[in-house]
Amino acid sequence: MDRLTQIEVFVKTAELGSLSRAAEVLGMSNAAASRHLAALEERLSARLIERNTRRLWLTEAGQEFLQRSSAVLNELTDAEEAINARTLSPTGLLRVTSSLSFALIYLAPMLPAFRALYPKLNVHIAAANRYPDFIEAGIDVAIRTRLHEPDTNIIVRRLGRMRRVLAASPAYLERCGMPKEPADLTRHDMLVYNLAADPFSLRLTKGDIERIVRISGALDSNDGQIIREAALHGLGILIQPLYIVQGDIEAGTLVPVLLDWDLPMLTMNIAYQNRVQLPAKIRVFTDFLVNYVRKNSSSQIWAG
Amino acid sequence: MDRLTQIEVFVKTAELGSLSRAAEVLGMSNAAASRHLAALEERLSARLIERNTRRLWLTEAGQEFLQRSSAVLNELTDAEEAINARTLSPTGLLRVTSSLSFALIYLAPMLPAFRALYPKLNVHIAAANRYPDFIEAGIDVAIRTRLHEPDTNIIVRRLGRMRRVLAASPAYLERCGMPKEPADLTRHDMLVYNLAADPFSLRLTKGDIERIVRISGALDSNDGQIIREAALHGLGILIQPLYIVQGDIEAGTLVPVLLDWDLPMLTMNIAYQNRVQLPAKIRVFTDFLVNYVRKNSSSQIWAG
DNA sequence: CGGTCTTTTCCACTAGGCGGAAAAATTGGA
DNA sequence: TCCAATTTTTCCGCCTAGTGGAAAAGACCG
Repeated sequence: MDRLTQIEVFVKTAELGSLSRAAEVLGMSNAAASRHLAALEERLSARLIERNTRRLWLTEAGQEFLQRSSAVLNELTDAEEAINARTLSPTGLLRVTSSLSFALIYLAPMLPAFRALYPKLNVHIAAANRYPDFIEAGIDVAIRTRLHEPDTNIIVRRLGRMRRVLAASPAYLERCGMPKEPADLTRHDMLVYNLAADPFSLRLTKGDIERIVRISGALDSNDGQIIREAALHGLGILIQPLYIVQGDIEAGTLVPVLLDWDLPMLTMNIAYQNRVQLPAKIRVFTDFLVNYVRKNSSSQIWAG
Repeated sequence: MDRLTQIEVFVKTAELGSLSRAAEVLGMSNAAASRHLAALEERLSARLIERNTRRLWLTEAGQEFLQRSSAVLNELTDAEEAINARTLSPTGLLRVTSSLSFALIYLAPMLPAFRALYPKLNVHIAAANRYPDFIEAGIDVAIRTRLHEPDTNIIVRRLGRMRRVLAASPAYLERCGMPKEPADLTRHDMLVYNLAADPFSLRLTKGDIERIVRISGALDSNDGQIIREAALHGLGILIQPLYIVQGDIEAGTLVPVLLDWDLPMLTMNIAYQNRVQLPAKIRVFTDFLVNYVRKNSSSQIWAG
């Protein structure tokens, strides 16, 4: 027997002045209602409602318990509804990690619209370059180009594939010449993102032709913005996702090279912990991000 | 499944950091505890505790619900314990009705000691001469000389049998003479308590001799104190329970007559409503009164 | 890599709760 | 005063929900 049901029967009977009507409202038989009330009175060792077949009235103990237990029922209902509402309209804090570049170019511009939809949900973005220990770092969502190592507890969801580009400053190209073939890259200062898979081996294709070039890094870093800054200062030729440098290219401060050759795509993924009930905040954020990227993607930057 | 048990499992698990330990403390199997927690999470559509086989931690929803539901559990426990305590240490108001005489001579002197034992219980005494409608008048206990008419809802408990006495003022006796035989009473002014059974027919006995005398009432009333005041003013001979006039007799302001003749005893009863669980206040009051009368009874006034 | 420990799930069993109906009781109207 | 109507309580047979034990699954440490 559910103790809360016992109290509900008592409260409803006191309100309606009839066990039968309470039973009806609560969707149970008269017999069940009678038993629930009797069980409550036995548990409290007190008669809460004096009653005969014609009328009923609260005892003094019943009046006191009605006041206190009504309050308790209301508070519990509020608490349960509040928790339930969180599932439907998420609140609290969502901790996201991505590269600085992705944060600057995609997350930051996206957040105003996201926050307008979910004003009670705060988003904290940690710029980082490696997958975190989700639990230890308290991270809810990670956005990375690499795949997370196979893990039953982490779900990886593909965001999209991004094109990459080779580019250098005009000053560098004037000083060091424009590379005409992939093989020319071996004689150039290359700016390398060292967290990429096999970062010092470049594979370029043109139609059916494939060239694999081993490069040496005049500079390598785990941060795309550092790579970009180095390129802007004429330190060499960078290879990076187009989305990071498109603004520079449009501004003329970086010049793309070997444009007729294709570089391997970069797959961008969202990763989050596998949970029995995915918190609403993770669900709404990942759905929003996927939609945002889909809507704001040009075929220049994103492919399939 | 008891919903309160579900919450108790959740709260205890959060406190102890282990489902197994919560199960142990709450006296249930690990399987049962696991099911209770899962049922609560399903009911709220929210994960309250993230957990694996090594550790567990509260979600944000879980932290909020822990705070609120702990408070609710505490309040409910307080409420239930308060009601339970009432049964053991009664509080509130007890409504008693008795004759004015009985109230003045027995109840009022008794109350200080009773209240010392039960300081939280207030006693309200209504002087009245007839049995009330218990429910309508909100009366808990009635003390009366007459038997309540047979009623499954009213319990009648005997308090004791009281002696009665005939008495008049010295002035009246000097003026009208001292009655020597029961038959003499027909020529005297009698002061009659008209709520007695067959008040105008007196039955007196001396050993094996019985005399039945029909009297006429110079005055009759439903209040013993009025009868007593009339006697003190020389209006006639009264017949009343000895306890009412013993003080006057000892003071010499009333003189007993026909003392060698016995009058029928008066049975004093306590009546209260029959309830499935007798409220503690009725139980403690009636027990106290019975004991008080037993301890303060002289064989002059009370008999077996 | 295996052992230890915890959580979850499965399974067989049974205790408890159900609704319907009968019993008991109360009140009002004829 | 009696009977009908209505409510509360109790009984009974049925059924399912909840149980504990054990196995399965998983996590972490030595």
